[in-house]
Amino acid sequence: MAANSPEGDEVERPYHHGQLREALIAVSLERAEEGGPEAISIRDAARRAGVAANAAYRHFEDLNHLRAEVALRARARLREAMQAELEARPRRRTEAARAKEQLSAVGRGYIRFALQSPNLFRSAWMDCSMPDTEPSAWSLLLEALNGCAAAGLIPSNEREAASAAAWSLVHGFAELALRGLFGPHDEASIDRLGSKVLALFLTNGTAAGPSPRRR
Amino acid sequence: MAANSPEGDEVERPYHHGQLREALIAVSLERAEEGGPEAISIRDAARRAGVAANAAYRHFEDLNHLRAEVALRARARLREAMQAELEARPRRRTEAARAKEQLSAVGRGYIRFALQSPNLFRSAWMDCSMPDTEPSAWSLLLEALNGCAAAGLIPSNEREAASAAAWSLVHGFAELALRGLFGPHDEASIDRLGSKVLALFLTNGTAAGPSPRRR
DNA sequence: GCGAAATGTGGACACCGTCAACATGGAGCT
DNA sequence: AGCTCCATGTTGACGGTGTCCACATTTCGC
Repeated sequence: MAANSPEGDEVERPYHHGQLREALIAVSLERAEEGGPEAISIRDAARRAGVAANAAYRHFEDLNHLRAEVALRARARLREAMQAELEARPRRRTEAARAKEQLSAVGRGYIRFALQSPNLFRSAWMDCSMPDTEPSAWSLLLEALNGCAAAGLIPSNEREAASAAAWSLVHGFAELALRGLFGPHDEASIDRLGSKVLALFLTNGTAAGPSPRRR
Repeated sequence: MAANSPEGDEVERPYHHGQLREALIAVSLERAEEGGPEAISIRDAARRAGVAANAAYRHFEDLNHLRAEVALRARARLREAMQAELEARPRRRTEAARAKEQLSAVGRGYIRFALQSPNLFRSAWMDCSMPDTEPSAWSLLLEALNGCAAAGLIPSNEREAASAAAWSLVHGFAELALRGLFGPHDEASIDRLGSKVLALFLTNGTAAGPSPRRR
């Protein structure tokens, strides 16, 4: 079997396979991207990796462990999308405005990713109960919230609730929009609605409400 | 086959079955309640209904149609839970306070149902793209929002955004809490966090923020 | 160099969704 | 009545899946 090198140079197909685990994950991620989380399959992944189905079991205890790993990668992609939005955000002068802009950018990134890569987004949150090891998508949100807190936009006694709220708002909006529950909107108008929702949260939700005792 | 009744009294198993469709749905709903949406299976449902697997295909085009129907029932249960919370809510004096209390009760009901019946909740929102026929869970939320709008708690030009926000907040919170993403809380403290989040939305989010500035 | 541990293979089993062909009984027409 | 038609239920089969087992091969530690 050594001789056959289909593409240009031989790709170092070593002894056993060498990178099977990563290959299986990568291939499954692609599959999830095309067909959603339920398209992930051990047999299919092994097939595409050019290996017998059961070889996968040397690297994953079972299908759920593969799925969990795929979910991890999907969440990493989510994070990248948010990061990108973060870097493209307009710069503000005051600390408060900057903090708001940061939070808003993070939320935008989250929502846009969900709408533009629905399959990946759904894959990112499939059942899997595997905690992220690297900094996750949420850490960007938490950073932004820290910024808001530092700028005095969030009363310290409501930190936890505010953070849960921001988190919930963004995630819930993404899920519901994805399912088309906000009615038949085109992409642009959903994006606008998302921005409005974020703005509403930012101007009223965290900013100076009637008057929390804080300065 | 008519004569032979193996178990005690004959259970009126008529000619064909008579209620197969409903039986399949009911049985699948139970299954979903125990094992989540992915536990639903045509063969299993048919088996439990005491009928050959393919009989189901006379009533459902395919598995997804069964699932959609189950999702419908799950959402009906959700609605019942919300309704119950609504009826148990404390009565307030002013219209504004009443409206807030109504919205809050609806949100509480939603979140509590998700936490107490996670499998049913997940089943309620599985992929299925089947619109509700009867008044859905959301209609309770919309009613509550109408109440808030009537009480002047929501500026009319932000109606749509406010409603999307309420919706998103509640749904997102339920999903994330279910996944344990708010950290290792016991049930009671999650419930408390949920109430805080709702309160935060109600006091700052919809209530008199400073007049929104158009740019 | 040799044995052990890691890795990949082949076959088998029990499920699953779904299709096609056949059986059965009730509803409705004459 | 008798008859047909159609909705419903049954049997059997096919290809797909996850997963277990026993076996083959390769690499690594000594």
